[in-house]
Amino acid sequence: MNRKDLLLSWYETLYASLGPSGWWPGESAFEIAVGAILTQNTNWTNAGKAITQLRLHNLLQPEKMDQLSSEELALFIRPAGYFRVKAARLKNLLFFLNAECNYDLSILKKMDTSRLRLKLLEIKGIGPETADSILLYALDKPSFVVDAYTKRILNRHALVHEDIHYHELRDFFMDHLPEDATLYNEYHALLVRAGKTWCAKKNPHCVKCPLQLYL
DNA sequence: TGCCAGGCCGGGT
DNA sequence: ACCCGGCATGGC
Repeated sequence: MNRKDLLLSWYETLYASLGPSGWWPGESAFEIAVGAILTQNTNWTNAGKAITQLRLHNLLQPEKMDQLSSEELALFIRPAGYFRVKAARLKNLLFFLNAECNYDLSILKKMDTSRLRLKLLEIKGIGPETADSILLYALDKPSFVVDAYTKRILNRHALVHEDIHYHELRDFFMDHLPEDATLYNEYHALLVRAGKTWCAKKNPHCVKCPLQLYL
């Protein structure tokens, strides 16, 4: 089987096994971008607690949040961990949003995807995964998100080398899948859920994994 | 109890 | 270019 067909059949298999993920539904683009930073190297339960605190204090609007100092903001997001660095990263994002679109994220949706991606990567604290998460989940743009689970699953199935770089793995998906934000959205979510279910670090054999080996 | 979670940055080699 | 320590909370 070629890579195109394999990636599509994997998608079908994961979807049949796990069902729809429904990631980040019914939320504002800004809230999703904030979540993308808060969940860096952090489980979503903790990031979600920080989001709840922000919502309780009406801070999930960029104009409001930007009125706080980094130190003040940090107090609201403690459950997310790394709260001081993440507060600084949120302020960096807000500085960008103010300068780029006057806090109006709908303007970002009209921008060219690859050009916007480069601008996001210039923000200190936003690396490739966070940038792609914002593009895909907040702005509905077809930018595939790669993460630790993605790499681990493909490596354990002998599809890629263990030390493959982020952009190589991203290209691997984007070169072999149709350019479709809805597909990328669900595919990444399924890979993360599959990783939690069958491909934990301490579970090297993936015994019950429904994906087939590609040798 | 120690290990891990949907990373990223900065400094050293 | 690669490697490593730092950043921090909460759940199991």
